[in-house]
Amino acid sequence: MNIATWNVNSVTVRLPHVLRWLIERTPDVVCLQEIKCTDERFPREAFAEIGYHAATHGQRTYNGVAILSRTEARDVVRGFDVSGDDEDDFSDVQARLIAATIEGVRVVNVYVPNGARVGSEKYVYKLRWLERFKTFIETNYGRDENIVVCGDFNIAPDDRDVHNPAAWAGSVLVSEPEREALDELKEWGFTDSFRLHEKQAEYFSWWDYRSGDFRRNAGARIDHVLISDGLISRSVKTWIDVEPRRWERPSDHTPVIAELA
Amino acid sequence: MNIATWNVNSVTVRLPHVLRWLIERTPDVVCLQEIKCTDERFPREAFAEIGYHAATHGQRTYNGVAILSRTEARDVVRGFDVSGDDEDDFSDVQARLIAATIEGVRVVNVYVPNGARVGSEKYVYKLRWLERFKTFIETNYGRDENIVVCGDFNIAPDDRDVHNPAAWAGSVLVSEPEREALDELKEWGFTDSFRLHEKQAEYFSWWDYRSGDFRRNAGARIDHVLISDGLISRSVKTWIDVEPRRWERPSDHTPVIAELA
DNA sequence: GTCGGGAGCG
DNA sequence: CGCTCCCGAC
Repeated sequence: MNIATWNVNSVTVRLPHVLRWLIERTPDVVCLQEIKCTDERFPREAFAEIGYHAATHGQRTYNGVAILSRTEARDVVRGFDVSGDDEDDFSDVQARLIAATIEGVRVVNVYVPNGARVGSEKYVYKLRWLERFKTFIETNYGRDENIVVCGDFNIAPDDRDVHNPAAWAGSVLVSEPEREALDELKEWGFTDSFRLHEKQAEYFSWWDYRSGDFRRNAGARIDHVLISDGLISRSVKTWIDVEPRRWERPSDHTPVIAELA
Repeated sequence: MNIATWNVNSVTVRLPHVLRWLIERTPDVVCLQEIKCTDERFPREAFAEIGYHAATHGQRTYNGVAILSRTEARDVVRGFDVSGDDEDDFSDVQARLIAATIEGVRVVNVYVPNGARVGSEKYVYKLRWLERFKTFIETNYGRDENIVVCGDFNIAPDDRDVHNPAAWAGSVLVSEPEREALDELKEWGFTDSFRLHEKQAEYFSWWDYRSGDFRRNAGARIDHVLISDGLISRSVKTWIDVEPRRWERPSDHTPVIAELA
């Protein structure tokens, strides 16, 4: 079972890329982020034509997540359960989370807030969101379940995961509080499936559009597939498919694929 | 000598179309309207590579005219001579006129104001602009000169030149004051070179993007090549090349080509 | 319907 | 840099 994650930066604009890639790689599940469209405008027919179901949680202009799957997703959950929240506003104004069960695996697809600059209001929101997400996991799942949490985390786990750690030091994507939040999530019971198989530095899943960052390979590894303990033995490999980033008018992210036996 | 006119609705967006068309038709001169870019941003290198010089009079966002030519244009004039104007503001805030001499022919390229709705402020400006243009011709040229005035006039000369004259009656593009203004220009000493050779109705150079007007051939002939008396005997034919309007992401106008022996 | 531009986001 | 929306123009 192959599960992929891809921040497509508009599913409308990237539709030809996503279709082409699905046909070439035939993953079983693909988690999309930044679809940037409402559920009504999601191009589900195009995906249906090549054999993919779609469960979507979109909004206009910003964010939006979706799960594509060869077999239909069950028990789809969109966003946090707002009823339990008190002051904190994690309602569906920002569509950043969708979860569903596919072939016995609970797939949780997240688009973690970017955080803008360290110390900014958006940064604080990012940390609060990660905290709220940990609570979501704790309250909804058990450690014995087969869970895959994947998506755009906007966090580079350690210094191997950014092109120039010295230049990035302390800034958003690598700051200690963000990395700690990710670590806490892992401590609950998740493993970065990419790092199970690859210890080397300089593997990236995102390159800023600006100043030729892709050409210079000035990227970061911020898209992850985390797997629960029960899936570790099934993890064959997790790899980053750089190809789509080379295509015409690409997303700034490229897919990450986790292969589970 | 072939002289063409084409409202391209953004030379930036239409560049591939214009290049393709120049290579296919090899006109000697092309007058472009609505280039919608400043002179600095005009893609002159792309035209130079296929053997065309460019004289431009652009502005950002709106309007903008240019003359492409195989041999270099001489005595380029941009806009009306403002110094002579009193109250009337026909300064270069709206780039609608460029003139130059090519191979002994004075080529005057105009983008006449659209006029919005009859009676509107923009309609009044259109009529004033046409009046000012007649003065420009009178004061700058002699009837013995070889002059070609071409461009987007936003005027359909008579009822043969609109798809549904009854529906259009009295509205902008066909209203009597506009047609009269065009007639007065002709009376100074110009002939509609298209009508020298073709008397039939339903030849159009523009079709609104909306409501499938092109598919229904619901267009108008508002792009013209007017020639001075001395050129009448050299006029072989003037024809409308509908092809580019069929291409992907076309301009709403298509080129008109005047062939001069 | 198809543009360019500006704002907001990343 | 690129994507979305809103705006005005035509």
